[in-house]
Amino acid sequence: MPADRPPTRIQKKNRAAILEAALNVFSAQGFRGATVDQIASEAGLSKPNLLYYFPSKEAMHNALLERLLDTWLDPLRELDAQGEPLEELLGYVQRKLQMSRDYPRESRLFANEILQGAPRIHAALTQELKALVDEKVAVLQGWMDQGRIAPVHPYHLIFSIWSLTQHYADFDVQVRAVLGEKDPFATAPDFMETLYRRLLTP
Amino acid sequence: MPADRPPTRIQKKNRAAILEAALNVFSAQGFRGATVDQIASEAGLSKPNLLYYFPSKEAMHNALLERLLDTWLDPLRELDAQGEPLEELLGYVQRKLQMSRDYPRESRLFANEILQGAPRIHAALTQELKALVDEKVAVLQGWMDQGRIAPVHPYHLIFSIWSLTQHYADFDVQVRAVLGEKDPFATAPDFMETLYRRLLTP
DNA sequence: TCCTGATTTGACCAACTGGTCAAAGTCACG
DNA sequence: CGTGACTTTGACCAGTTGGTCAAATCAGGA
Repeated sequence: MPADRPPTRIQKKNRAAILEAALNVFSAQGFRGATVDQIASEAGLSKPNLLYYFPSKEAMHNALLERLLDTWLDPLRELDAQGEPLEELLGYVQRKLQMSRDYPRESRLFANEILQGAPRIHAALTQELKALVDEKVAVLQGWMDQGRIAPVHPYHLIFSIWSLTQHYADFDVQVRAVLGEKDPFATAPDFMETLYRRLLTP
Repeated sequence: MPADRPPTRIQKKNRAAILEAALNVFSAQGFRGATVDQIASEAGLSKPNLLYYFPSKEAMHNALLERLLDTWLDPLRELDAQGEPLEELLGYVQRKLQMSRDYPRESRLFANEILQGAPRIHAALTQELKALVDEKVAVLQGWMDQGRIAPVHPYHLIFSIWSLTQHYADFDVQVRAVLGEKDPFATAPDFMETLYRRLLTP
């Protein structure tokens, strides 16, 4: 484990390579299913070398989760209380859908963690996540009270956006099995737009 | 491994206990995360005793998945081409939501399997599942063509029902972290009804 | 070029895990 | 109540896995 002086060029490169490989393996196999050897070979390093950069398998996992949570909440943070309500919401939906398309591994890593009961990020869920959602729900409720979007249960509205969009990353295999050759992401944005427009237009 | 004559009283009891325990453990930890010892102690039996009834850990998992897929598709099978379109669809949504409430372990077992790329049930997805969905999509398309429900992409419509309803089982921890004390299932049915009524009313 | 700290690795270990097996115990029925 | 089939288990094994360590190698500034 290198000293705590500024990271060297090699440290930066290897740490990044390890996290990249770890993301591949953890998102595909889950925490217990992943082995340090797998991650090592995926990263092109030896196992002891990995453990020189991260003190344990769990440390790699934690590093990924930590980085993830922020990224994951960004699209919601961008929801602007000053904007046009319906457009803001539709924008949020599309941003979230894009994340499923562009970062499916991150989505699956997160899904794996939640499925197992979120042992490592439960605190973050009840604190940062809940706080952010509560804040944005207040905005939504305001819009509904003003009649600018149709009234619906605001928490379930947000859950619905999460589940619908993440479904295309997390259940990718199933979606593709049913759809055959067709690309889900070609038609999904349009469906989402229709759905939320009809649901929320006052 | 008992002979293939009709199962004895003890066999029935123990096999059921094992599958029940295995469902608990697999759904909470995933296949790789679960250990035979865990399942054994949960079932109140010794490990060699488990392996007397099932030849391997994988056999227990397979037995669960096999039983699951049928149950899982039942709500969709019940969708009746002769019924009143909107009511049929709303009924399907509510049945699926009830399954998430009443069988969260099964939902998580399924989610785990799909997340890992469905290694064990991929064939079933592209065959039975796809066939059933294709059939029901034809029914939906018919209703849309007749103007009896609003036109939307029928496959995405079905995906949306799956993801929305299963979300409450698979992401239970997250939902409860955000909602606090409140019971998600108290308000979810009403939200779903509103959503699909607005989406599908012509 | 030399030196010091950073990096890499082969060999190894202890714990865990899925699975085996022979022997012991139990059940049900003639 | 005896007997053959069914059930249970303690002891064990081999493969895997996370992690350690001392020794070897490398990078770059003086």
